[in-house]
Amino acid sequence: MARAATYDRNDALDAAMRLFWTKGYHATSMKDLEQTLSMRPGSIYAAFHSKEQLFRETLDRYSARMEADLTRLVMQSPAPLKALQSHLLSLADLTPCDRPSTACMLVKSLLELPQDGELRDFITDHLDRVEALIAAALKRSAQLGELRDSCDPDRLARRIQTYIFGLKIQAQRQKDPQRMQELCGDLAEELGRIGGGAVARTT
Amino acid sequence: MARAATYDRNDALDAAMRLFWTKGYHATSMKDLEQTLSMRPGSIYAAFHSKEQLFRETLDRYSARMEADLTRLVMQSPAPLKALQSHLLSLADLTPCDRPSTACMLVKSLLELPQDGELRDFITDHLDRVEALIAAALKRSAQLGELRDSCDPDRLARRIQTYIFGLKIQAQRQKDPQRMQELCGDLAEELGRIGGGAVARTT
DNA sequence: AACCAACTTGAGCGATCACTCAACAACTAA
DNA sequence: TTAGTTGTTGAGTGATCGCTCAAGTTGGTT
Repeated sequence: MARAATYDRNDALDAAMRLFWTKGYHATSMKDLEQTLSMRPGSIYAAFHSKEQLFRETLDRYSARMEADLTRLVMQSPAPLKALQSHLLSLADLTPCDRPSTACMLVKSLLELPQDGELRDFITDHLDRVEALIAAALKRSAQLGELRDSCDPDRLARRIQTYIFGLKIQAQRQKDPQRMQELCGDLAEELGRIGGGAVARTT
Repeated sequence: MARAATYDRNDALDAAMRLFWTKGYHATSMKDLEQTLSMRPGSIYAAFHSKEQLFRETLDRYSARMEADLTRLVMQSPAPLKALQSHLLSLADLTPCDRPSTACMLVKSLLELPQDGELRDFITDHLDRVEALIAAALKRSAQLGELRDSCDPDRLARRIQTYIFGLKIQAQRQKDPQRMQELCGDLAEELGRIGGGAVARTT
């Protein structure tokens, strides 16, 4: 067995994820990681092989949590469409306090990385899975009779994801919380109008 | 008068803009710029002072053109709302061929740069101006009787900008052009439903 | 106690980063 | 022609980049 590792892999990955999430891949240096993880370069490379490999693991971690959160929110709800609506509404309350960035780490990375790289496919695959997850929730919503019959779940899922992308970017620049709430309310209401019957206005 | 500069400032700024737009600020090195601008480091620094200063000038250039395009599209149209709808539709045809990136350079930069930096404010100011431009177009639309009276132009402008943000990100990852057209069509149609009377489906 | 395997350490690798500056080149005005 | 001014050049600055590896530390096994 010999000597045991002094660091906790979960903690280290969490810290690295937060760092990459906030600063982005290029702007995060090994020096930054050494400080944040409280690990020396040798240990980092023994544990994670390379900066890029570590980055991939944090991306995996991020989207795994994202998918888990979304699943919990939406796949266990008796009204998936309503759950998605309230998710859109909740985007108004994103604060830089409880999370490293109001932006989606996958989108940030997508925009930062070169268009032809292999890492890019890695990210788009994750985004595809999130889209598929939303689509699955909408199909369940259709089975439950919540969703209008004429509604194509896959198509609506892409649309919802587009709303989320846009809202999370607006959250990066909007200083006025009320306007942000209006905006999220507008899109949540819109979602109700598209997918369901008459849904009460939330703002 | 002495010696005249051998480079064209406009050409140089254009080339630098394309480079920053595609690769992002951090991933663009002075070596890259030297090659693309066909200038030696000394000339670049004599002309633009620093990498960051050059970046700012390219950001100015980008948003000036963006605002000019938007103005031409929307402020000269007899039906600004319809013009905005067709603008949303046109986002389906964004190809990486004619432009460096399908993403908005301002949004890319917004996500890449640190949240507390001064460059950040520089970018959000530009985005504010674009939002104001859309709002102005909608106010004109209201005057022309095109826009539903109950519609708040400022609020709708934010919503349209959110759609554009989302769509341009989707354009980064969507490979299927038909799905992208569906998506843009959905949002364009929605814009008509919100702002105007009954507007024919475009897809 | 002796040994070994696993892990940590940090000095330091070559490469690249943004950037400088003294020497040189080109043009105008005197 | 000459002096003066401005632009160009590219070798080279110190700093930092991602990363390596020999030496040292730790703890279980024999």
